[in-house]
Amino acid sequence: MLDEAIAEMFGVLADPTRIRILDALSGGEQRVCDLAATVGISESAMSHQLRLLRTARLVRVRRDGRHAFYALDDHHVVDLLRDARTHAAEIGGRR
Amino acid sequence: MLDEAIAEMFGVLADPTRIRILDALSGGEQRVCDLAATVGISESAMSHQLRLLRTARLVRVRRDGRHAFYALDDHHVVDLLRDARTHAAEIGGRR
DNA sequence: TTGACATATGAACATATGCTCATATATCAA
DNA sequence: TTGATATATGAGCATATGTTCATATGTCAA
Repeated sequence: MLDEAIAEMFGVLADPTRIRILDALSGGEQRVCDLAATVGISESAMSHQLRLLRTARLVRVRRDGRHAFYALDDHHVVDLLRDARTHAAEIGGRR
Repeated sequence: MLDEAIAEMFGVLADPTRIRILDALSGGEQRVCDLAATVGISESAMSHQLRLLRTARLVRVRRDGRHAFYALDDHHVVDLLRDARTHAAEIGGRR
């Protein structure tokens, strides 16, 4: 049962666009339109992606007027990304 | 560029069957047929899954006669799974 | 050598995923 | 209120994914 939840969370992380979004947010919170520009996708696509990340509790929102500021949800996200990067780098090095 | 590799690795982890396989292997190496029985999928499906895990360097093989013993590749895999489990458990708890 | 067993792989099919486009909702400025 | 801006969401489409079935390869025992 928990395996299903874990796989689902990895599924949310299994997209280069979303990894770029999380990378961008590792520097601090950002608005949707700025994120879209940084990552290089449409604001619509960004909104869809952020919903997935929000549902998975990988990011959280803070609303202010007509803006929505997104940030990484907690330290686990940072840890996961760091470990993944380390592993990916080692694989790359070994190949 | 590395984002692509990271997303790809997460993609390999983004399946409950493969999470169960890795769980099973956390207790030590196992043969393909035993893994198939433990996880509850056909040996053919298991072979396909193991190839993905092998390509992603999440598991490694040791061949002995007509058997193939699979094991977790290194400690990063263990770390990733532990962090993911922790996060998933917290999400579950918060919901 | 034959037959059985263990594993690997290709093809095909059903479902899931990520994008675009259109549209909805909400806030602010004039 | 009106128009502009910021964000969210539903539908539809093209591609990716995980399984099964059939078959191939390789090892061992008789």
